[in-house]
Amino acid sequence: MKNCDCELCDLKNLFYSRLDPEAVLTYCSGKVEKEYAKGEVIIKEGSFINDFIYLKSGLVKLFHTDNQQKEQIISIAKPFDYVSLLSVFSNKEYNYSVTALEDTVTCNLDLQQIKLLVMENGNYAMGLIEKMSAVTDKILLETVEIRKKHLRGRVAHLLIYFYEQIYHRKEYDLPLSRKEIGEYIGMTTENVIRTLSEFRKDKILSITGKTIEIRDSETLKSISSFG
Amino acid sequence: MKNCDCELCDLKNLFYSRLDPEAVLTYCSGKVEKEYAKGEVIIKEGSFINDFIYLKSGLVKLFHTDNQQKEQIISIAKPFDYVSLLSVFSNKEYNYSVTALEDTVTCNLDLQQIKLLVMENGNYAMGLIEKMSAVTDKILLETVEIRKKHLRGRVAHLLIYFYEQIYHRKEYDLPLSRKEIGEYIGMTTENVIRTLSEFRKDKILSITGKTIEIRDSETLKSISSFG
DNA sequence: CGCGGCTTTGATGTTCATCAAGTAAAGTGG
DNA sequence: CCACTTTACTTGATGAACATCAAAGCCGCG
Repeated sequence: MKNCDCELCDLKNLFYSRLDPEAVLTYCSGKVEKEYAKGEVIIKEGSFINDFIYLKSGLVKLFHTDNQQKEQIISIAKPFDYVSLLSVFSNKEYNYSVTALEDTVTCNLDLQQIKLLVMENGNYAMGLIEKMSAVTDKILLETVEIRKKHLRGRVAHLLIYFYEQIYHRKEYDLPLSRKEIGEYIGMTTENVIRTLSEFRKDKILSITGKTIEIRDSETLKSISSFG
Repeated sequence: MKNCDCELCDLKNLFYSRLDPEAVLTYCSGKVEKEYAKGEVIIKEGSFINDFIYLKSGLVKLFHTDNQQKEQIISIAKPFDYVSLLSVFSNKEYNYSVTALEDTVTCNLDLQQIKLLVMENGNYAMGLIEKMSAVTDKILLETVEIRKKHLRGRVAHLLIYFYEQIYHRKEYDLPLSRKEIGEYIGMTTENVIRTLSEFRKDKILSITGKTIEIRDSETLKSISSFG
C-alpha cells in the first residue's frame, strides 16, 4: 500500500482527463494503490462501500454468492474495463464480490471525495457517467451473448474472448479454473471439462493443465457464433 | 404528443428534485410527452440516440435482437424503474429495442440538454449517477437470479415478480405472451406453456388465456426459491 | 507422506428443445 | 359480417443436451 504517482499512472486519462492539473494534484493526494496476489479477495460481498476502486493492472472476476453458497460470475474485468461502478452510487454495501484472477493492482480513492468531485466538476461527472454507461452496456451485451449459446458455443466464446480481448495470443494460461468457467457460463464443471476435451480431440485446442493453445481459431470462432 | 406539465408530473422528483424551481421551468420547456399503445415500438435497436426518455406510466420490455432475428428480453421496466440510462451516454445508437407491454406514456427530453445539465449542476449529475447505478444493479441481480434456476423456478419467479412488484394482486393479466416469457427467461415457448399447465394441474394457478390467478402463492414462492 | 482440492472420464438419468399436429383466438380483406 | 389468413396457444412423442453420481488420477502443500 503506497501513494500513487498520478503523473505516471496509465489510468490518469480515464478519470482525470477532464480535470485541470492542479485539481488532479489535489484529488490524487487521497489515492492509495493496493496490490493483490492471484486469488486474493479485493471486495467481499456485503461489506460496506467506502472506496472507489479501479483496476490499474491485472484481471479480476465479479461474482455473486447465493444462499446455497454457489458462486455465479457476473463479469470478468481487465484494466479500463471495470471498476466499482455498479453498486457504489446506489448502495451502502456491495452485492457482489471481486477477487483477483491474476496479480492485480488497484487504485483506491475515497468515495466521498469522488462524490464531491462529481458535484463540483461537471466535466468529471460527465466522464464518469459515460464510463458507467459503457461498462454496463458491455456486461449486459456479454450476458445476452452467452445466454443464447449452447455449451460448446459458450466455452468457445470464452476461449476466443481470452485470446482476442485479454492475452492477444493463441497460447495462454487460463485464469479461471474449470469450476469457475462453469460458474461464469452457467454449466457444471464436468461439462466444461468434457467440452474442452472434445475440442482437444477435434484438434481445435492443445491443453496442458491450465495452458491453452488455440490451434484452429476459425473453427473455434464458428462454434462460438453458431453453437 | 404534447408539452408536459412538469408541476404535475409524478416523476418530477426523480430527476428534478435536485434543481431549484426556476431551473425546472427552463429545462421543462424542452420536454415532450408521448403515448404508446400496447405493442407499439418506443425505441428501435440501431436507431440514433437523440432523446433522453423515461417512463411516466405503463410497462415496457427491453430486448436485444440477434443476427437470427431471435429476440432476447433483457429487462422489464415499470415507471421509476428505468429508462434510457444504459447506452445513452456511451453510444450513438441503441443496441436494444424497447416496446410497450401496456399502454405507456413517456417523457422525452433532449439528450444534449441533459448533458448540459449534468455539466452545470453537480446535484443533478449525482442524482443521475445514483439512478443509473440502481437500475444497473437491479437488472444484473435479476439476471443472475434467473440464470441459476431451472425452468419451473424461472416461471414461478416471473409470476411472483408480476404479483409483488407490478400488479400487487394475485389475479392479473400477463403482459407477456408465452413466447415473450420464453425470451425473457431463456426457454422455449412450448416449455413455458407446459410449465404453466403443470402449475394449473397442481392447483397453484388458475389460467384463463392471459389471465393468471395465483391460488397457492406459498408453494409458488418455494418453487421460485428452490427450483 | 497424506490430505484436500482440482481435474478427468464414464455411466446414468433428468431436463429441456425440437418436431409434429391440432385448437383457439385475433387480425384482414371482400 | 364472414371467410380467410395468420398468429398464439396447447399437447404429445422423441431425442439431444446437460446434470448428477461415482471413481480414479493428479498436484500442491502442510
